[in-house]
Amino acid sequence: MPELPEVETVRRSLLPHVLERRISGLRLGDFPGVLGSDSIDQVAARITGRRIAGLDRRAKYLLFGLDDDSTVMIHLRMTGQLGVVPRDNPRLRFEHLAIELDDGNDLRFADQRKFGRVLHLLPADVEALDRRMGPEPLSATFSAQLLAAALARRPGKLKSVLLDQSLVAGLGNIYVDEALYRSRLHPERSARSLTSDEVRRLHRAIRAVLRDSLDHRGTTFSSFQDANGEAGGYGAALAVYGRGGSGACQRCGRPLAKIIVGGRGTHFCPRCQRHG
DNA sequence: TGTTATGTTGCCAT
DNA sequence: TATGGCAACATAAC
Repeated sequence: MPELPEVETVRRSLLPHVLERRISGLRLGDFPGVLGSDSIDQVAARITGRRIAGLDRRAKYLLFGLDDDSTVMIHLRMTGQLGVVPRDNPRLRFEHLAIELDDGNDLRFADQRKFGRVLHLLPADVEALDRRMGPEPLSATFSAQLLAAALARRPGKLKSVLLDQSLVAGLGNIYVDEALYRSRLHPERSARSLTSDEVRRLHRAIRAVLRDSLDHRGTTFSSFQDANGEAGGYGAALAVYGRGGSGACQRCGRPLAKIIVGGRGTHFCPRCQRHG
């Protein structure tokens, strides 16, 4: 579930618990692959004793900046969760890693589906990550002109293109569907076919839906929670996501549809979001 | 009870 | 080089 608003919500809820804390140790659960190809000993040797000097988000990545300019990168993928709990709290279900902090608490990473990763990166790795991501959609650099130029370059369907993180960073299945509904654009439109007016509508819709969701601390569809275990409040505000087949369009009252686009479940209003 | 779907990304084949 | 499909995995719902 975690897309930009959810990852940013985790970052904000985590920040007061980890900032200026020193890492005093690491404990691995029963899935060593959470560290990628590194061993627990390798990672522990590199980060034990380091101070957490900052916590940033880039796209859907959380970046813990350490005081030697290296970075602990965490990606939650579909079902990853983070929390800060006292050291002697019992292991969580699906807990794969505990990062021990110098105040007696642990930063715990749990992930039901084992897709999420916790990697220790050097500055060059972080720069490479940054370079392959598109602009942050809520930043000033993400303009309608930039979006228009990016869409014009791509031959695919609008929905698939918007899910590509190298074009715009941070959108996932939920917010692409919501943004397309708000801008009244059909998900299977060719990305190259949009008029400049349509691109402007889409640009505004992307920013509006992300900001609205952030205001509600993200969407909890099934498993998402912030670092304090609290669910996001945006689910009730979703106009189309998860409503195709049963729900009705808020604009025209007709039934919403669900189709598959690029292998992803896609929710939209066939009447308000037309191909033309 | 089996089948299908699930929010993401990277790899593989085309 | 770019793009579409699928695997990675566990669970819930039908």
